Amino acid sequence: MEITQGIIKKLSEAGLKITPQRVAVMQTLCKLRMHPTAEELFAEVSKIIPGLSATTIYNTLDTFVEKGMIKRVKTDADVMRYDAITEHHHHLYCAVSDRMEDYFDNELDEMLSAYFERKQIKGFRISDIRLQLMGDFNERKQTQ
Amino acid sequence: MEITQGIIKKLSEAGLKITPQRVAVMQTLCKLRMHPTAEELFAEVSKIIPGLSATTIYNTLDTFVEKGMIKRVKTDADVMRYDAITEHHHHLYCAVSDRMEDYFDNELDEMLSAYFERKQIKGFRISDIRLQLMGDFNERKQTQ
DNA sequence: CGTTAATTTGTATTTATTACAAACAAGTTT
DNA sequence: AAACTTGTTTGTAATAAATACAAATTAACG
Ligand SMILES: [Mn+2]
Ligand SMILES: [Mn+2]
Ligand SMILES: [Zn+2]
Ligand SMILES: [Zn+2]
Repeated sequence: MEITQGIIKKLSEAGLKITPQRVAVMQTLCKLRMHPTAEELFAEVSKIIPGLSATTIYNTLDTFVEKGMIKRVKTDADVMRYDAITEHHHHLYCAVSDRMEDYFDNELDEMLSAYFERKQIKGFRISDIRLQLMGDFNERKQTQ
Repeated sequence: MEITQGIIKKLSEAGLKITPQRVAVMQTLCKLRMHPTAEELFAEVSKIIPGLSATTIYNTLDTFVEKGMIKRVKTDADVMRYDAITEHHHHLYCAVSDRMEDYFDNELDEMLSAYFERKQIKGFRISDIRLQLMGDFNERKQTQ
C-alpha cells in the first residue's frame, strides 16, 4: 500500500504514534474529496475500524489540525468540515447544495499577491488569501 | 431616531411586523461592527429588552437572513456570526484572536470579475467572490 | 376596540463538540 | 521477548449552540 506508507511517514514525522485509527482517518479523508464532517468521517472510518469511538475522530482530527496535516474548512452551515489538502487552494461552494470543491489557480494567486504587495492594508498583515467562490455547480438537470 | 426609522422602514419593506425585539436586534447588530455571535447579541440586546428570550434572537436572525437583511459569516471557530452589512465586501481575519473586520475594495472586485470573466471555471457559475484575508492585526504590543 | 395572524417566550430536545478517567496499545528499554 | 512508559482510545457524561414546539402575547388591520 503506497498510500498507507505515505501516511505512516507523515505520522511519524509529526511525532505521532502510528495507530490503525489514525491511519484510517487520514486515508479516508484523503479519499473523500468532499470536505467531510466529523460525523461523515466517523461513519466512513467505522467501516474500517469497527467499534471506533466518535471521540477518537474528534481527537484525531484536532491532532492532525494542530500538526498542520489537515485543515478545517467552514461553509455557511453549522458544521466543521475537514480538508486533507494543506497546500494553498481555494473553494467553489454552492450554498444550496452545501457542496464544496477545491479550486487551484496559480495565475490567480500571483495576481492577488502582486495586488496586495502593492496595496497594503493599514493595520493588517496578510498571511494567506482564501477565496470562496460562491455559485452553483451546473448540476445535470437541477432535478434532485 | 434616524436609525430606528431606517430599521422600521426595512422591516416593513420586508413584510415583517415591527417589534421592539426586531428593532433592537437590528440596531445592535448595526452598532456592533464585530460580526457578533447569537449569544453576544443576546447579551447585548437583553440590555435593551429585559426578559428577552434567546430563542427570539435565533428566530430573528434567521428571519433577517431569509429576507436578505443580514448575512451569516463563519470563522474557523465553531460559532455562527452575523453581519449587518449586506453589500458585497470581504473580511480580514486573525485566527489567533478570532477577530474579523470588514474590507471593502472596489479595485480588487473589478480585477477579480475581469479575471473570472476571462477564465471560466468548467461546471461552475460564480455568483459571488468572497475573500478571506487571513493574517494578523498589528495589535498594539501583542501583549494581551 | 376587537379580531387575527404573526411573533415571542419558555421549555424541552437535538446536534455538534468537549471533558475526563479508565482501559489499552505503540514504541522503547532491558 | 517481556516489561515499561507514555500516548492513545474508548465510553460516558457534560457543555455549547441551535432547533422544535405549543402556549401566551402582541402588532397590524379594520
Ligand atoms: Mn460579510
Ligand atoms: Mn455547534
Ligand atoms: Zn479544499
Ligand atoms: Zn462583514
